[in-house]
Amino acid sequence: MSIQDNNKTDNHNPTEAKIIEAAKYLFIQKGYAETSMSDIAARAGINRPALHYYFRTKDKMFHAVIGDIVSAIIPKVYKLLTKKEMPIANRIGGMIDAYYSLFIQIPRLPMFIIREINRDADMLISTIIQMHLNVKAQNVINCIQEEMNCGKFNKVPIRFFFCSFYGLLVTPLLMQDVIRAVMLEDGETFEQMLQKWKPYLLRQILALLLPPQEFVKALGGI
Amino acid sequence: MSIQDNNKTDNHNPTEAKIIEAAKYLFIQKGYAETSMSDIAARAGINRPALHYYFRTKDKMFHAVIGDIVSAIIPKVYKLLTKKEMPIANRIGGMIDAYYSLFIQIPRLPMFIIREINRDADMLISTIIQMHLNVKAQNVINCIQEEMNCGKFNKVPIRFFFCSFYGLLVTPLLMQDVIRAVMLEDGETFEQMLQKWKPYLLRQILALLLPPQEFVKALGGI
DNA sequence: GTCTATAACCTGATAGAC
DNA sequence: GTCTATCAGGTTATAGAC
Repeated sequence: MSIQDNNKTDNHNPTEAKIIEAAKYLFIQKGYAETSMSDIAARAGINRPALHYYFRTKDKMFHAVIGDIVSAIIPKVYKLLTKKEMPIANRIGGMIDAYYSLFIQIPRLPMFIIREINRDADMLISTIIQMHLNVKAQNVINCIQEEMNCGKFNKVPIRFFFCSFYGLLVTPLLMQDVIRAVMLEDGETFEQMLQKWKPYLLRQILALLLPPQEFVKALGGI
Repeated sequence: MSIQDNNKTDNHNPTEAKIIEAAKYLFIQKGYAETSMSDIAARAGINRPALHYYFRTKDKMFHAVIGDIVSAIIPKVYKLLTKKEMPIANRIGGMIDAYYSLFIQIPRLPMFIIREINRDADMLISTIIQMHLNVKAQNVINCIQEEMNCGKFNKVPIRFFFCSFYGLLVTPLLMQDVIRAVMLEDGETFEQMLQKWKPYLLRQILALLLPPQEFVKALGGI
């Protein structure tokens, strides 16, 4: 697990770190509702009252965890998309790779985000605003919009770019249990299937962003 | 709600029908874990023990509900995709419309399916098999594969077609709370946004399925 | 068939000893 | 700081009266 240790929680205390780690794992795996404080305590190797000493309520604990998780995601895109000297197919390809490496470590992360958005979208949005991640997100948006204004991209509303990119990126992970059960070839692993998916994903994003002639040209490079 | 009344549950008893309806609504809205038997009883206008008379356990009740829901979905595609005289763009467009009309009635249906697949994929898969929906699904698959064999479509593995189609179709609904909060234009409704999304969705599916030249030709018709 | 009453359990949370 | 003991509240489920 250990999504990345760029977190701002006081890891000075080893018990606290153990708790956060256990909570992070269980919340992602089973969601807020189906994770009990007892589960977390058991996994962290302590007992319930000790949990409540560190994080007074279940809700406060969840907030401590969600910050860590969200902050691990947006920076991944940020660096890659803003490298303007690279051809677009390579840049988007790089973004996919960055997300893939995260998702292979934590396959249920997309599911977690979607589930908790559904449970309490305002909470997640306000967390993102508090962490000033919306500033970075705005930079990403500007970067794409610039390419649209100079005519290299179709003028696609940015929200539809997000729907496309994230939809195509995370759908195999949202359906992973079904895919693992009935859609893998003999001996194929889920990770191998994800790698085969990548060119199709890229193809469709380019079909959205590029004018027809440019799209056909770019197909050679995939 | 009333997803469609092609269900096989004994609706002879009006109380039982009321219960199913209430349970269907709440399970879809909040999911299995966060829906209590008391909630269902309250919404159906009876009390808890009466619930347990009709459906001995919460689990049995959920199974009764899931059958109704799943059976409302696959037939929608089935009829449309097999009309071979229609041009492909129109057929897929029709499928999108069919799903849209379902999702506008029940916007949290995709979320529900994804959430419960994650909770217990085997249960959902075995339900589908029990209902013989896999036979209809196989027909849909054959229909697509036929067009690939005769060279009208690219030879895209069928699982990737599903990832594309359902990913692009349901992502706006999975993100609906975020979209409603920060991605709508002034005065725009979520339904209007969905309609604007449709041509982009279609464009990307065609980019996947059609050879480059055919794709460029088809773009005129969108 | 539908209700009242109640069992048995698990949840999050707190008080207080060490 | 971390434990034991305990609380109040909500959960599914059942037994038995009507």
